[in-house]
Order: sequence, then structure tokens, then C-alpha cells
Amino acid sequence: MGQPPQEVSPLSLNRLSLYLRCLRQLQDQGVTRISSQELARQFHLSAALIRKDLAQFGEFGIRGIGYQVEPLIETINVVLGLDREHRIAVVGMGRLGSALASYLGFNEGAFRIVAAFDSDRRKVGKKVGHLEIHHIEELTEVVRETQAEIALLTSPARVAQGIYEELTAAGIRAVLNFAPTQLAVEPDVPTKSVDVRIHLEELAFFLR
Amino acid sequence: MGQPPQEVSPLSLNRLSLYLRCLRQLQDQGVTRISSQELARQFHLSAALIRKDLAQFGEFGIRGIGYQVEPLIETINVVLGLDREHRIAVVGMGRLGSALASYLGFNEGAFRIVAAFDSDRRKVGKKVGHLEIHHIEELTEVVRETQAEIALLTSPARVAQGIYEELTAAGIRAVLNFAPTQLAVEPDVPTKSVDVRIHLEELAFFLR
DNA sequence: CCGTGTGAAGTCCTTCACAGCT
DNA sequence: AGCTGTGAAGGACTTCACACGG
Repeated sequence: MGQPPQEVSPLSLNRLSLYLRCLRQLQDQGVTRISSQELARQFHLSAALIRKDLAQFGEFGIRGIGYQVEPLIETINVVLGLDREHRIAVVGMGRLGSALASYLGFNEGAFRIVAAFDSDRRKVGKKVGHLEIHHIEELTEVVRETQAEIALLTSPARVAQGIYEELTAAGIRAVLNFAPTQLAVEPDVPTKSVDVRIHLEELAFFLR
Repeated sequence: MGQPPQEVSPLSLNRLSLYLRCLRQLQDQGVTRISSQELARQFHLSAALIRKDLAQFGEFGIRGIGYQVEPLIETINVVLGLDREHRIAVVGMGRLGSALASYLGFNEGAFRIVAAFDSDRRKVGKKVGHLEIHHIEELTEVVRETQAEIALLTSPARVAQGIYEELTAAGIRAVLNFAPTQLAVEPDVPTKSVDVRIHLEELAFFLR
């Protein structure tokens, strides 16, 4: 189970997560093995691409048969680094932040929310699940204490850059940004953005 | 202001939305014109790519000068089909659905939410802003009445496919899916998915 | 015989570099 | 002189098609 390529293309990486979701679903249905063709057919993917994506990390299939579902899930988990817990801080406990917290809170798995922040003092001290909301002034301190690794940034756009810098300075190692702004990112802090408006605008294009 | 290419690459399309966001920000700051280089520098983009992306639709720049901010915004708006209102239905009024509704509700622009649905009868009849929540059984009828074009799908994963099919049957022309499942999509209904877990898994990869 | 793993071919996307316009 | 628009070069990603192993 080697892991030669330190470099994986972003597109391939994205698909690996996708395969994982599909495989978990198959596993729930009791499927124990599946070929790349069948996987492609059921989930509308490309069989050749599935094989290429997986083959970068070793030989996991059995020729003439296909892939064993459970070991393959475990392998992808290891490849993606999901074989240990990742500690998450949520910044901004508005509706979106709360939605994210509850979504991840119910899914025990590789991700655990260990801190929550908001700038509204009325929310500070309240509990979300078993988690206390901290004031954003305590961000640096609490991020350090809790050793959060990943931040979910759901602040308003105009303060996002400042918070981003505080987060990285406090030792956060990756950020998922939901604020609709173009962040100036730290090169060594992987950062992804999700912007609903941009997705909508892309859809609008097809409706002209 | 021609619009020759009916075909635009998804990547280019995504960047056009991005440029729009950047340009709107510049406009708010009172900037009236900008070169591709300066735009690239400020927002960490590629100057050559900006020019290629824009040049597919006509010649909007002035050689030796750059681009006029306001006319360029207007041009991209037209290219993306944002010069008219798009009617949106939100399915699932949990925390995520509510967050999306309030986010878009405050932003008067090309998108307007015209319908909201939930399967929980306790929520039915309640107002979100000036919008009444309908029971999901009324989906087909209300989508038709309100002539919603785009759906935001925030239901649980296991019912997402069924709702998707109802939506497209009822005349919805594009879907933004937040349910963590791989939809079997209608080929003529542009569909995009946003899955927070997949984004997190991609970030986790970089933390191994 | 069947399906994986993989070079080779093909397609798509980005960067380069410069002609041409202001 | 400065910057756009654009062919050409370069690189990245996907598909093809088949040798190989079970």
C-alpha cells in the first residue's frame, strides 16, 4: 500500500473524495466488491479515470474481478489522511456556521469541531451541542489551546481577510472559506473557498 | 458586444463570476479602470487568462489603457445572463436552507427567492422574511405557480434524488445541490453540487 | 475470459510572447 | 510607451486500447 505521489492533481483529489462517498454508500448496501465499470455506471463517472486515480497509489484491484469495497475505502481513507481525527474551529456562528456545526456534529468521523467563535456578545457563552461559543477576541488563545487544525470561516466578507490572518498566525493549517471575498492566501495554508453566489451565476449562464 | 461562443469552458465560466466579484469590489472603491495585470496582482489571478477569458466574447479592453470597470461589469453580467431576474426555490428549510435564503434575501440582485419548502409540518405556514414555507407535497404545484427556474436543494441525502426528479418534472431548469449524494442528473438541467465534507477531505489530504 | 493497470493518443487548458492599436 | 488580443508553444488531464495477471 505505497503512497508514492506527494503531488496529486486537485481534480484527482476531488474525485477520490467522491469515490469514497460512493463506496460508503455501496458498503451500506452490503456490496463487497465492484468493478470500475460498474462503479462508473452507477454513479455516472469514468471507468478509466477511476482506475488511473486509484493506480497512482498502488495496485488495489484484482484483475478479472474488480475492487474489494471495504479495503478500498480504508485505502482511500489513508491516502486522504482520514485515518486520524481533524480538529475544526468554526468562525461565525450565524445560520451558516450553525448549519455547518450541526452537520459535522452529527457525523462522527474524521472531523471534530473543537471551537466556535462569534463577534456578537449575546451569543458568547451559549452552547451549540456541547460546545461553548467564544468571543472572537479570544480566537488566537482558544485556537492554540484546542489545537484546531482546520477553520471554517463564515464571517462577513469585509472582516474575512483579517480573521484569516489571525487564524493562520494562531497555527491553523487549512481553511475552508465561505465569505464571498477573494482571500490573499498564505502559500503554506491550503485554502478553499465556497461561494454560493458564484455557483448561482454559473448556473444562470446556462439559462440565457 | 458580440457573444459568439455558445460553449464556454466550466473553468472559464467560474472565473468570469470571480472577475465580477473583484470588479464590483473595485467599483465600490471608486476605481473606474484597471489593466489585466493590476487586476491579476490585486486578486492573485493570471493576467493572460483574464484577457483570454474576456476576449472570447468581444473586445472590451482599450489597448494601452486597460478595461473600464463599469462597462466591463455590465458586459460580464450580460454574458452570464445576470441582466434579468432569476427565480429561486429553496427546498429544505433547515439551518442551511435558512442561511441560504437570508444570504440571498439581503442581496437584491439577479436572484430572487420565490418559494420555500420543508417536510416538517411544524414549519409549514411560517414566514421566512416575506416568504411562506410550503409543505413539500405542494412542490410541483408551487414551483409551477411561481415559475421558479433554479432550485437550491438542501434536503437529507436519502430523499434528494426523488426531490430532484420532482423539481425537474415541475419545470425547474437548474439545480444547486447541497445534499451529500451523487445525483443522477437530467442532461438538460445544469446541476452543480456543493459538498462540505468533500472539501474538508481535500483539505485533510494536505495535512497528512 | 474478464477487468486492472498503463503507455500512447487525443483533447483541453494555460502560459508565452509579440503584433497591433491607442 | 503601454496594454490588449491572439497565434503558437507548452503542460495537464482524459480517453483509448491493449498487455498482463487472476
